[in-house]
Amino acid sequence: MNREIAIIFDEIADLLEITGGDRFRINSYRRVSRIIDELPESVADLLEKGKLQKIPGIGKGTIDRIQEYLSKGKISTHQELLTSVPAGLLDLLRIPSLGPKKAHTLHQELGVKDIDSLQKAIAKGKVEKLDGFGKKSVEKILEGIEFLERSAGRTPLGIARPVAEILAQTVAEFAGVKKVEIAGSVRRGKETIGDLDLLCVAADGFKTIKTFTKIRGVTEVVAAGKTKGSVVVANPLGGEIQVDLRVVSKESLGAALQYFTGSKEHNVRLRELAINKGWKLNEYGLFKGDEMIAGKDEAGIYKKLGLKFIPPELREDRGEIECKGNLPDLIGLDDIQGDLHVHCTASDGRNTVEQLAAAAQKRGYKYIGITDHSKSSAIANGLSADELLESVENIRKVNKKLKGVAVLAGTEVDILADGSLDYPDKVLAKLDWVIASIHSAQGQGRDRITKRSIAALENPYVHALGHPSGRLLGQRDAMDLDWEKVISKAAQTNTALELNCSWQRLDLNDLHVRQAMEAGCWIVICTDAHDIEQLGQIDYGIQTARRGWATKSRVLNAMPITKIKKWLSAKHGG
DNA sequence: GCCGTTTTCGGCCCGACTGTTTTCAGTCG
Repeated sequence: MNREIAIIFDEIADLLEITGGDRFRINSYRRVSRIIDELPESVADLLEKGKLQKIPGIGKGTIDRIQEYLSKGKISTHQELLTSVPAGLLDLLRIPSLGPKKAHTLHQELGVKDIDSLQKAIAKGKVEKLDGFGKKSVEKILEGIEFLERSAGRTPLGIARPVAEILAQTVAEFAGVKKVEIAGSVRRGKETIGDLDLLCVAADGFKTIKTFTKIRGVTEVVAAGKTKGSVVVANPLGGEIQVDLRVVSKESLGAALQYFTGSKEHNVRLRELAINKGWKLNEYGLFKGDEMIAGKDEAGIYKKLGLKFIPPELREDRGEIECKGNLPDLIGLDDIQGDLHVHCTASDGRNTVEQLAAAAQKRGYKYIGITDHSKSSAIANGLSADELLESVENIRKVNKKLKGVAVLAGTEVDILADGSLDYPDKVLAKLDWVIASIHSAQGQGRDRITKRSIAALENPYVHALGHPSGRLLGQRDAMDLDWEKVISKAAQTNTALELNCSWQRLDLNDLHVRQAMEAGCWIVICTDAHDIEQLGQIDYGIQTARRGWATKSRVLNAMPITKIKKWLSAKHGG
């Protein structure tokens, strides 16, 4: 429901832009849309509890509109706007180079009502004759439509970050380039990425940008000036991705990095703080009149504005500024002591227990949990109870031979469609570590899905709920869970919620991690690795955890082995 | 539309690049 309302508010903003509405009113609708989209609970519940009214950015007008939606299923402001602007015109805004003003002109002058009719008008040569349009802009629009068709939308972090790293390396090798930084949503560790933002220090901006537009893989040059260039490159997943490069001076690197890391919303808040002090913040620095008072490094800017350094993962305008430096002590990669969700050759993994243990040790881990699939996951070569016990025996044998790293014998047991587990309790009781996950009947309604998850949490032998939402980014939606119930049950039963680090999953997501933290839940950050390479995906999960304000003290696998063992046996009263 | 130790009105972030403008509007981030 929240998503539907968020979309309507965003559409109202789009429609107001097209009809030339007040830009501050438009911003206000956009802000409300984002706030609603990120709420952990349904707006209806929050409204009833009187919590919605207290959120900054939500005013009386918004409350009225939400109440209207809840009672009538629609919002009159939205409906009225749609009588003057056809809904198809909103699609035009997705075309790069085409914004609300041009969309409005196309609609007014030529009766364009969607992308299809726009293409027809262009073919007839009508568009380039319009005031404010010309040959070039029509060309750009056509390229934009093509780009829209070719690009695969947002790119998962697991694809975007490696691409950004390769490009950063390429730019670093340009003549005259001193330093390169990856900024934007990759630096913030967002689960999907719109475009890549790179930034470099170089003496000759024009030359650097020129070289940038000629690197391998560029399919289109969007813009190329003396400090800024934008190109489109092929995306290894199919589709394409836009890459922006900005050239800055050494003195402004901190300000530029801060600015280009975003998020936009976070930056707006920072600039407001600067204005309140009578200063100005831009990508070149923090200025008191003409005097630059910070900007060489990021920390200096935050300090001058009266804040502690805010880690990039928190820069989303989700309360990180209001809390005035009272930020959580975020979990970091170095805090992780072991990976507790790993598959070996016994089910569908590609490495043996020995190989996995050695790889874990090489990463500096003190333990690793082998968690193969249970028999219902036939496609993943799930183990029967007997096969599991055989595998456990092998793990115990390997464990005895190892020094400095412990291997826990575990399972990733299926939560079946009726809520029961795929192994009986007496089998689970023989294991060190039990993750329970849903792999089937994910389309069940909210009530049944929630009950299944809760039944697993209530089982005394289950230590963690695996990839709780079941989503696969860009492929499969999250299951329809009542998160409030699941999270409070996890807290109550002292069962951990997994943050699965596979970049296709990142499940829990950042918002659910935050909700889990607020409820006092444990989380466990694991890769679900099927080979030793994938152990490296832990980094994506760490960033997601940080985005969810996760602290070391609530992350199970940040504990040393002795404490973990105590925690595990306490779970079922042992 | 939202907000307020500049509080119920009058503000609301900042700059680069492009094309069609002959001084700037539109788009984008």
